[in-house]
Amino acid sequence: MHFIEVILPLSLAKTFTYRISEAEYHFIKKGMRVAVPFGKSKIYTALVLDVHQNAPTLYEAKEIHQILDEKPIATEIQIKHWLWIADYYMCGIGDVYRGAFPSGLLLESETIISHKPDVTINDSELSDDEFLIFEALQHQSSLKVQEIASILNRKNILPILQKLIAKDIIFLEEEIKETYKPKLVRYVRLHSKYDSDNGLRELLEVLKSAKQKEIVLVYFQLNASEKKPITVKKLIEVSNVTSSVVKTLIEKEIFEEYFLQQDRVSFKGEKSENELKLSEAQESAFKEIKDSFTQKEVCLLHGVTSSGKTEIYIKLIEEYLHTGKQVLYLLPEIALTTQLVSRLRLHFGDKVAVFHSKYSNNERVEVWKQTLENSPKAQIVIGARSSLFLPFNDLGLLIVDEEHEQIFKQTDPAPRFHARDAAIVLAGFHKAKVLLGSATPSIETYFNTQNAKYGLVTLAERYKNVRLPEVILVDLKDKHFRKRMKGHFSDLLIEEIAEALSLGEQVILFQNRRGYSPVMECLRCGHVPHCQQCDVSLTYHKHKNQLRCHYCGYSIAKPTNCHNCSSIDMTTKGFGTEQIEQELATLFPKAKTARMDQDTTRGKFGFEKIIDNFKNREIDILVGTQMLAKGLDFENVSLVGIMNADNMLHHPDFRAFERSFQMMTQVAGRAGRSEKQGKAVIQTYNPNHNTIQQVTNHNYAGMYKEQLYDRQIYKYPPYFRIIKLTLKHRDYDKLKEGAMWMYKVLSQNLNLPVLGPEEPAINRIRNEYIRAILIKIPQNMPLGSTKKTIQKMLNSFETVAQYRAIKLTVNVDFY
DNA sequence: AGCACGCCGACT
DNA sequence: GTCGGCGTGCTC
Repeated sequence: MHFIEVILPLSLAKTFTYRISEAEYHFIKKGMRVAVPFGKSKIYTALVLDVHQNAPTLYEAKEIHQILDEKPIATEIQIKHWLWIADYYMCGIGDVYRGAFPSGLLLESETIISHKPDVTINDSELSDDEFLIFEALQHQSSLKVQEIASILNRKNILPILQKLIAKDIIFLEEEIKETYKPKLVRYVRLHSKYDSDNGLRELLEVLKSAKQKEIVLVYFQLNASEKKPITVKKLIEVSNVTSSVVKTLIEKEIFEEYFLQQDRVSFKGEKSENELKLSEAQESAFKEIKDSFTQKEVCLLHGVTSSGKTEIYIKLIEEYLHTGKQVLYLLPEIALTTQLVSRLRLHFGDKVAVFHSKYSNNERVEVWKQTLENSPKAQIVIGARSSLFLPFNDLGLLIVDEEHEQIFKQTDPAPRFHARDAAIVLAGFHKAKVLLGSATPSIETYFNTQNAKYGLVTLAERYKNVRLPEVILVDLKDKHFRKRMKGHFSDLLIEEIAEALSLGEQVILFQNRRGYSPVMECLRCGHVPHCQQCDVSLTYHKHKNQLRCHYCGYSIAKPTNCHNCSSIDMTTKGFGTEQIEQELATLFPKAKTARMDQDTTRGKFGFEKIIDNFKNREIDILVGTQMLAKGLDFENVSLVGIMNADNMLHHPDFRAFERSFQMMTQVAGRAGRSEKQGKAVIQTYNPNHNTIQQVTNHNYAGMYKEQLYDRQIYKYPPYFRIIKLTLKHRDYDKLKEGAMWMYKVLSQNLNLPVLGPEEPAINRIRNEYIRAILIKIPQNMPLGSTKKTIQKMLNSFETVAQYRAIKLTVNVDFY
């Protein structure tokens, strides 16, 4: 008896055993995909973890449906890495598998409904719904479950199908669809019977039609000049005839058509031969990094904004390419890839592959296969965090750019992994090196350089000796008191903007909130419109004249009078990007302004469009949210305005100060790229706040020291690891009880600080109430056994019938 | 995650 | 009485 151990792309922690034949036993390898039946009817794509001969004792193993690969499609290191992720981040291996594989490689079966041939029925035997299905099948030989559901306009159609099966009218089949389709390009060649020296002459005698003669002549010309296969497309283009002529010739057996597979993602363009020249500072940083790599696996490059970190990355990649190893370049966000990809392709040509979730399924499958085959086309992979799951087989270097970005941590769905940390583990498996880069490193990473775990290389000066921006603080309290405000702009900010505009320079304004205003309020009764499903006030979007919930997307038209007291005296409180943009229109009517936030960057190229327009100086003032803080390079920006620094500082989160520092420093860093020193105006009610002072003085070390002290006192990372449990349920009291039960069990069994169960600031989203429990684990305590205990407690929570319905998620290293 | 089974409320 | 809701358990 022969068996395989597989994982399924479902949120299940277990592996499953299937039976295979002896021949299959010799063929199947770890890392291949097999289609297996699971449950009553479904067929899933499983991944083979092991091939063995140990029959399960408690159940009869099912047979597999079919083998999907000729050779492994996932590597052993990759699977090892997945197992580490599942273990460390406390999720099922199925979650990792599902998150890692491009859906184009995960086939799933679909139920197909067909009618039995030659069935005669009389209508009275059928219910209305049954008859509708029967009738639909008269027109179409087969239907999908989805289609029937929409014909009947109801969800639960299976009982009806069952009745029809019982009446012997229909039958069901499971169809597995291969979703990946290679892109085929149509080529033509001369039919073999004319494949001689006299071919052309013979042909021209046979052919009567002028168009046909023409196309044959073009074919011979192309064949002679290009010496490579000729595509139908090219032939049509050059000969200027329609495809029907080609078709006729193929039918006449003069041409033969054939297809070749082509890569969808291919780079066409010139590679620049210019050798990269590093500045002196860059050159020495580069040497220091290489030096550090001889001692340590991980190195942090701490380079101030626009110190030219990318050039150093490129130089480093160059070195690794010579060794033939693969390089992975992780970026926090896809929006950033376009700029970088074109820069890298200038140096490395078609050796650069890109991978992220906005790529189509087929494109992702192709990059997957290229990486697996160690193809030169994927020697350098640039991608967002999901590219960490690609089947690398010989990684030499991993670069994590903008290492401090919180988006590297996936929050939903599982696996809730941190790409930077998972990258370091992956590098360990490959014996590869990791370079982390940031102008504002995360406290944890910097801590690791201070305790000598990671190397540290500092680039303190900006590229081409541009000076860091001058930060000017504006005390909003004082400005309001002295009536120096116009809307949300202080007189000083207005002056600075005016000056920049008059010099033809560009301005960036930062307000970390979208919409017009986050709160609407009735002046008579104080009523504030709230979301029906969430515990938040609705944000007013003036442009669409509606109130919208930023958590669930619920929206209503802007009310003309208060829903509570019918008063028409409604006002807004607080402000967002939309309001800033509107105020700009009155303050600077001649300036061209644009807004960059989630609302304006929807659509595939929304982001790029705005960035391009700004780069081309078609926009004078760009208003935006935190999107602006991501390492974007603008040549002509001399002024950055931070409209209100305070709402960031007052976030109820242990990272609020660290993040505020990072965000303000990064946004300010967009200013002053040319010879001139840029300016950053920060408007705040707390100009003396330590964090604001640290931003003003470009004092990263001060921020680090202060935050580190706080982290130690209040038991936070890097001194303590945090595991956050989130519990959700529609019933407030049930949730409260369940959370309390969980809290008690945990604190009794763990002998660790357990916090909670607290109600988060927003305690209801999409009609579900939320509670959170934090577990703090000292850095020096063994993590494995603690997690095991926690897992046990989670399991016992599941066995309590009254709490089982409460949804519980675990977030390890919660950010 | 699906999907079936089983128990309970709402309408013909 | 039946239909359909959702809570519960299981999948190799």
